[in-house]
Amino acid sequence: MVMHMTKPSIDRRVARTRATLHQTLMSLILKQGYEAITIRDICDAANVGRSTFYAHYTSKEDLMRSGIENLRQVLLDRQRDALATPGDRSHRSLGFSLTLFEHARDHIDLHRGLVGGGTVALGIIRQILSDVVRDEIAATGDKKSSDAIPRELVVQYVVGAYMAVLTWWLDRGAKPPPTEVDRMFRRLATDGVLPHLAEGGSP
Amino acid sequence: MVMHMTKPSIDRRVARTRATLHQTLMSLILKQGYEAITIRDICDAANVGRSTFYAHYTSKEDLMRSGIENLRQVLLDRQRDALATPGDRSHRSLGFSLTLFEHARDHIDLHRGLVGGGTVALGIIRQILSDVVRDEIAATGDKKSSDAIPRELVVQYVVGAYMAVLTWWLDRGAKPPPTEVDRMFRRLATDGVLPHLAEGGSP
DNA sequence: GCACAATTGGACAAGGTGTACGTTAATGGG
DNA sequence: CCCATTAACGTACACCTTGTCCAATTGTGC
Repeated sequence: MVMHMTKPSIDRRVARTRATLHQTLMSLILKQGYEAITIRDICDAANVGRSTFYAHYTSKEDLMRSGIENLRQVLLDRQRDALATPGDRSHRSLGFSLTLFEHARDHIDLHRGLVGGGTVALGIIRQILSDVVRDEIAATGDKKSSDAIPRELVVQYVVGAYMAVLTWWLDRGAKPPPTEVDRMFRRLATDGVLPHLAEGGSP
Repeated sequence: MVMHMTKPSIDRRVARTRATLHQTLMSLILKQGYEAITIRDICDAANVGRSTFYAHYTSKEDLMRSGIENLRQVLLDRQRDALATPGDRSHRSLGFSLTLFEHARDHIDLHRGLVGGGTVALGIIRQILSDVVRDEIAATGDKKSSDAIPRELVVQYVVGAYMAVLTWWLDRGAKPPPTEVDRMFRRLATDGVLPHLAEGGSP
């Protein structure tokens, strides 16, 4: 109801400060790694008073968290749009995959910073992805786990595998186009890994 | 059985100190989480002088690293034994899975500490697991990736998925027996996740 | 233009880090 | 059993980061 809460004409200074801090954090992560960064480093590199930092965030983790929360909205919106569109992508299982790869391609530096963003970032991203996948599973089919595999285990399995593929892709400069790496991930997830391990097929 | 190579009469004091530090680190991880631990905390809890700590390790990460390297040997030995035995486990794809689940069951606190051991521990474990899986893939079959999926991507996919399942299992107290969670992981990996998403099978 | 909010820079205490060194105590070879 | 060796101790030190406070300055929005 009260839409005026988040944006009742935000002071340009705070917007500028926060944006600068986010950008600086990401670039510093790429330069020296997340753990090695101090709040001093961020403020120095961003030309922002240290007092100002504490006026906006309580810690390095808080800054990182805030940056990721922005991302969450973007992803949820994109997924909502994709689900609303009766196109080919909506009713495809693992539909989140291509959407995410495309978003990563459009913001490579951001995503590279995120996957290198230490325990905090990876934990939050895992959380966000888990929510997305859980929703998608619930929407795609209401069949309960056929045998005895808990649904949450399937979610964690998919998320873990996906984040590994995403990291692999980003670490190699995101060379293959999103459509291709998406196809590879989907194949591994749906057909299983056996065809890519041994010729034998099913023993 | 007494490997005289690596231990040409190690002073009992250093053995005791190092073991105590490792144990203390693990217990502290379970209590307050890896990131929140200071070297002071470790020394106080272990009743070890802070100077002594620096006589053995250079940092918290160094201590963690050293503990994991011990684990690497244990795992490699176990895998070597498993491969040498012509039993049912050796020529099964993803054969590392059950071995690891069993080892985790036998050292639950250790493994819980490791998966909660921050970026350092997770990175090293991922490295170790990648090596194991890579070797296993190379040994299981020498078929090159059928279509266009790089072998290293398959490795990362499997490792990411496995670590997610292992974490899920440990976080729930490792209730299901290793054989069962191993069966679930193998099913997801070989049959794919589709049977557990929707009834439709292949669209 | 003016009131107000944001930013700044400095100062401060508290606490962690690494290193150095003299002292104490345990170890293991002779 | 004794003693040289070596580890462990603890204290002290300089350095850095953190988080908080405040007065002064600068930029915004109305």
